[in-house]
Amino acid sequence: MARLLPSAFFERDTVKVAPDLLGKYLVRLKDRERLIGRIVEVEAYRGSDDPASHAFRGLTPRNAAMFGDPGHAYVYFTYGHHYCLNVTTQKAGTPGAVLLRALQPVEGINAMRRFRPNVPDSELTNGPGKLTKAFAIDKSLNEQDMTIRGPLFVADSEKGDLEIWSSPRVGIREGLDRFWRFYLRGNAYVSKRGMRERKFRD
DNA sequence: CTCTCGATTACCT
DNA sequence: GGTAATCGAGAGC
Repeated sequence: MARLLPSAFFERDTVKVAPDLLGKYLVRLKDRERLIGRIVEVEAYRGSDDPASHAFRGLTPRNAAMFGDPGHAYVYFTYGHHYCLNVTTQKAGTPGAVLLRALQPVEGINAMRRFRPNVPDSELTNGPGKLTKAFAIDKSLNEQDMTIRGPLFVADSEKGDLEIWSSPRVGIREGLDRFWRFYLRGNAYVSKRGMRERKFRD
């Protein structure tokens, strides 16, 4: 299998890491099954300069992972229903995380169907709360090191030309002037097409 | 302790 | 298009 992304990949500016994660692979090992999804949509969240970030007002028990080592999982529960998965960025002490908003199923789709019964394949992983359900990710994986071959990690991809677009982040009220959502435009698993989208790079 | 509201989703009209 | 579901983190007193 492809090599892991090292800690140094994540120990950079969150807004740089986020688009670089597009096309990479999220790998989940659970009960002898392997689930793999290609990352097609992400958002960057920083710290005291980012009013939309959980870390904006400093360290709390919930957001502690954002202040920890880079390349670890930050999993939180929201709306009384859903878990969201982030990968942490920046060196310990500097908060940052990239929210994984959508994946393209690559391997283990039967397991994903089992974890998310009665939904069409096109909707298994096209949203942050959907992909955690399809990949059996909950708070027990919070702070998991995703740079080692454990239950949850990120694998590199071959270099390829990706058409990356950006837009304001989804579901927030502040920070809408920042184009910190990044996605592979045209990919069928992107959660929604952004209004005000801009081409980011090829 | 109490209150508000959310980095969402599914289902309704 | 609209909104109920459902819980806990975080803020304020």
